[in-house]
Amino acid sequence: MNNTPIHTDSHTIAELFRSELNLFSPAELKLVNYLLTNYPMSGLVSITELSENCGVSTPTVMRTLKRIGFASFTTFQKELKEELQQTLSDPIAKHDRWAADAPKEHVLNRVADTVTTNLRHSLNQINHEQFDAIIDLLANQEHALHLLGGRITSAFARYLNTHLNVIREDVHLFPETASLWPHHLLKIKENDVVIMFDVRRYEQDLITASRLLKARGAKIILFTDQWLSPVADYSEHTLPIRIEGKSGWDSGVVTLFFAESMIVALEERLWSQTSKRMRELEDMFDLTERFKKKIK
Amino acid sequence: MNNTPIHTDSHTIAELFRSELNLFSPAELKLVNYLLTNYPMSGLVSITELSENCGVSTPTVMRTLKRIGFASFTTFQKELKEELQQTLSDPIAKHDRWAADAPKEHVLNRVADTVTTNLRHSLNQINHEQFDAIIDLLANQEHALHLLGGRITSAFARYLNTHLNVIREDVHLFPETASLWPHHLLKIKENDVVIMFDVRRYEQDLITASRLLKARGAKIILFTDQWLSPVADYSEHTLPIRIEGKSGWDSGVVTLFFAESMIVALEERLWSQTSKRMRELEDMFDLTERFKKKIK
DNA sequence: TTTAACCTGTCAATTTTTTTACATAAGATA
DNA sequence: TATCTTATGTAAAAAAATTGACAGGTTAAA
Repeated sequence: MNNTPIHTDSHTIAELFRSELNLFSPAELKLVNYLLTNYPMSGLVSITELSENCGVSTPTVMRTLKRIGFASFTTFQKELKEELQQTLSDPIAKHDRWAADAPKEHVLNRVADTVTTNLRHSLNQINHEQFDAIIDLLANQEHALHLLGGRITSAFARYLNTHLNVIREDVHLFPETASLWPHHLLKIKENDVVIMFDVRRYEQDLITASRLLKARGAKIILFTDQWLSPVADYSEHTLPIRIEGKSGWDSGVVTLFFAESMIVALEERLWSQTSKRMRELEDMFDLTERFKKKIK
Repeated sequence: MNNTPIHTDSHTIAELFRSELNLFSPAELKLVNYLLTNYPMSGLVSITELSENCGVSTPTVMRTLKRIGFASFTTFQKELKEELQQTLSDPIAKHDRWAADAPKEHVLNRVADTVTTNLRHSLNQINHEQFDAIIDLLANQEHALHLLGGRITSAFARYLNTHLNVIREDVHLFPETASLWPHHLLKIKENDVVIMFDVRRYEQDLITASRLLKARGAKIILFTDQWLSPVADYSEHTLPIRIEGKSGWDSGVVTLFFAESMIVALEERLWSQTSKRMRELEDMFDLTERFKKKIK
């Protein structure tokens, strides 16, 4: 069926074995056959177990692997794992390119790749029940809601603030400058909820604030990265979001994704109330003529 | 064909960890978090390597696994391998949903769907050569760069401002309130570049500002939605971004995606200069001790 | 402040795995 | 047949991994 190999070298370890089948002696063939039929899991056990599984001695396994180019059993297994890693993180469903007219290496394609990978990882890491519990907290309007972010993440706090203010009452954004935070802290009562953003590098002011918040009995919902901000020690709920870009930069897109998911979830939960607030807001805007009139 | 679930309790090991997150102490959380982030490959190395990878001791790994019900590290690894075996023999089911442990209708899965659809559409609509031309404009530091957004999108202007200020000089954010914009307009010279955000509902203030900007000879780069803001009439480059959420809400995630792609592209273009600025910034932060020291 | 409980790491004992050295057997060649 | 080569296993040494005992440190409670 497949008559032309695309690459002569550098393919899977399985192919390497298959292409050199005539190299092996009978006992070695027994091993290779076993490896190939239960590929790749068969190679992930100890050399002892592997040799038992296919009825040869451990030195035979060693010799076979050396013959085909691996320095030791250990290096063989390591390469096998890397290959498996590849397979797992590069599922077939993945789109070849996102921006079809741009080359694969174009920045738009690279960033799209990174972002979707981050999204996938983050969603695998975050428990949806925990997410729902957060929405429960936010939906309870007996307690005020406050938003706080760091140097980079304060933009997200703002974004969330704008939307949450439409959805429910009693939503407050911390002031821009940290020196004003103490004043704001005074307003916070026990069981108030604070949504906080802190990604690396973790900021001293935020850590201090979180300690004070905890002391006042506020509940912190923390957006952080996979390495967990120290604020996590004081938070009620922690969302560890994968923010890593390949070449050093950190991406905020997935963070915004979760913020937005919260907005959607909360809006659905409080819809009857929200729709009323939205209508009022529309009326307000009409009066101030801040927005362009609809064309139709 | 197969209508009965094979195991009713067939939780993956990942789910087991996620469901018992409150059980763990800080060091144990570090481990669990690492395991989940690089799941499942992270668990396929020796206990020694695993402990080194996430910065805890081997006994901590043991205790964590025992606490959650595994008799030993060895049994944990064996079960993990069996699970992986399963996954490998059933590869398609994997990316049906984004958050694998949540039902398809869960808000996280719906928003993830919407966002990726929007991303795909937007990337098909936007010419990558135009994107590159925008980067050319931004890379030219003879002219100042200004940022301006609306009620909701000002958060993006802010985010972009924070990052662009690290990358190049002469980057300025418009003030918060529209009444102060005239003052800021005075500072803008011919051929200065203005990045502007305007999505529906289009704001009167922004339209006015864009007319004035054009009159002063400034070049506008416009982030807008698929229905195009009236500002597009005055802009040099327009990025029509698909922002539509299924049930009425508008998503900002893809907008941020393009903003971030700009940051990455520009950073790469100006890297020698940027890296210098970043180092200086780091030194500055060290002096002010604003950030938590690296734990090392 | 003291005490107790708990967290977490170091270190060492024990077990397992990996690797090497060597021996035996089978078959080929002279 | 004698000898050499190749194939393969046994067993022991070396390396590494797993596990348990213990102790310093930290936090919470009295």
